[in-house]
Amino acid sequence: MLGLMQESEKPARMTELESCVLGLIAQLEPCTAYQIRNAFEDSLTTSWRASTGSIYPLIRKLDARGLITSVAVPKDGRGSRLLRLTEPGRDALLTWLAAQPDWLGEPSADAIRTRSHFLELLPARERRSAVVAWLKATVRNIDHAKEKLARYRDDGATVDARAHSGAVMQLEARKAWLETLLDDPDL
Amino acid sequence: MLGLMQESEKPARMTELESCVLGLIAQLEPCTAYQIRNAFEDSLTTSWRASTGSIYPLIRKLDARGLITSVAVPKDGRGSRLLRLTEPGRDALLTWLAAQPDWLGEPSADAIRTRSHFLELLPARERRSAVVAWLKATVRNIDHAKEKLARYRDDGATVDARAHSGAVMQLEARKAWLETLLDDPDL
DNA sequence: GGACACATGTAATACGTTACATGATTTT
DNA sequence: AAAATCATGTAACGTATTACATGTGTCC
Repeated sequence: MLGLMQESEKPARMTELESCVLGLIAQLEPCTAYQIRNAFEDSLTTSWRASTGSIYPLIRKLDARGLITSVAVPKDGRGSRLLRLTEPGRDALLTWLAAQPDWLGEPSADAIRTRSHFLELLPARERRSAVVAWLKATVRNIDHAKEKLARYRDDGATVDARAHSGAVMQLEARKAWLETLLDDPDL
Repeated sequence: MLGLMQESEKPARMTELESCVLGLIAQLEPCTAYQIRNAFEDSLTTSWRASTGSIYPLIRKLDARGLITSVAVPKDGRGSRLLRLTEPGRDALLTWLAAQPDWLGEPSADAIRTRSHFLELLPARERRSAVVAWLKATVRNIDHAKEKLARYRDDGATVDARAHSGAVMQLEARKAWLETLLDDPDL
């Protein structure tokens, strides 16, 4: 513990979104903020995205912290800037990837599971139809996710295919769970 | 469309947290804000909670909107207030429960799945150990969730048991998914 | 009387969303 | 020449987090 650590190595705490953006820059560099923004649109989870009002300030902050570089494209009148990771940026990214915060393995919040806590508050005859609606919405998303997954596999996009298969499995687990709810005659 | 709708029926948009608090009040009424706050501690998902800085202002807002009543307990020097749902509050809750927003069936964001997008950025020999660590964290949470589930079943807490079994199934899907990643010799 | 649970609240800070705003470049 | 896409940005607003602050009631 005898001070090899210098002032400048202070590890700024990173949010999930910041780290994720850093990761996308690592994969796409050199790239624009606009490309990063679009990369989020591919996500199956619309709540997990980067709106203009968050992405541009966030990228300026990463730049100010020295985690990325941002270089204006010479003859582009739109003010396009090419982003690249710096070494400290790469370090921060690897640190985040390897870290094991306490909460990492927790179940993730699920809007349908949240609602299931309150099923009893619905009139008895509406409960089953609510669960059926949740089931339908889940199946719709399974179909959609599987289509995307097949496309990724055709394109040889192994990494995206890996993550998407995780999403499909999560959805299939929700489907199976909702089916067990319907099996209960007390519902 | 010929105006049965009056000004006063304007349905204020409800956030997930507000609706969830309304649901908890419906189940626990009459209860204090403190009890609502504690009810969140039972959640397996620590990111889904209500801190003091959010719960008290939020409850005042529900009161101001007429969705709940809040009555001071006569001889309590702590300023305890008993909360109850009003009729408009119950309506808002049922509307929320029955609604089917577009995003409802989507996969939920998962911190481990997010990280999996960036596995390739780790040095080759560290990738498997990262996945193994994620697997261990997930198994730990499965054990924890199953214990809680068993306790709920013993207590006859059917509703909580239902939701918790959903969380267990989600975690088991993640475990199975991570195992398929390890099966891939290219990783 | 001490420890612990009960009970509510505020302030500083940061973060994210939506809507608005602007203009350049590329494609049809 | 129009339309679509590329590209960046700001302002108002709302919401959540953390840390701090305060005091009561109950049980041993």
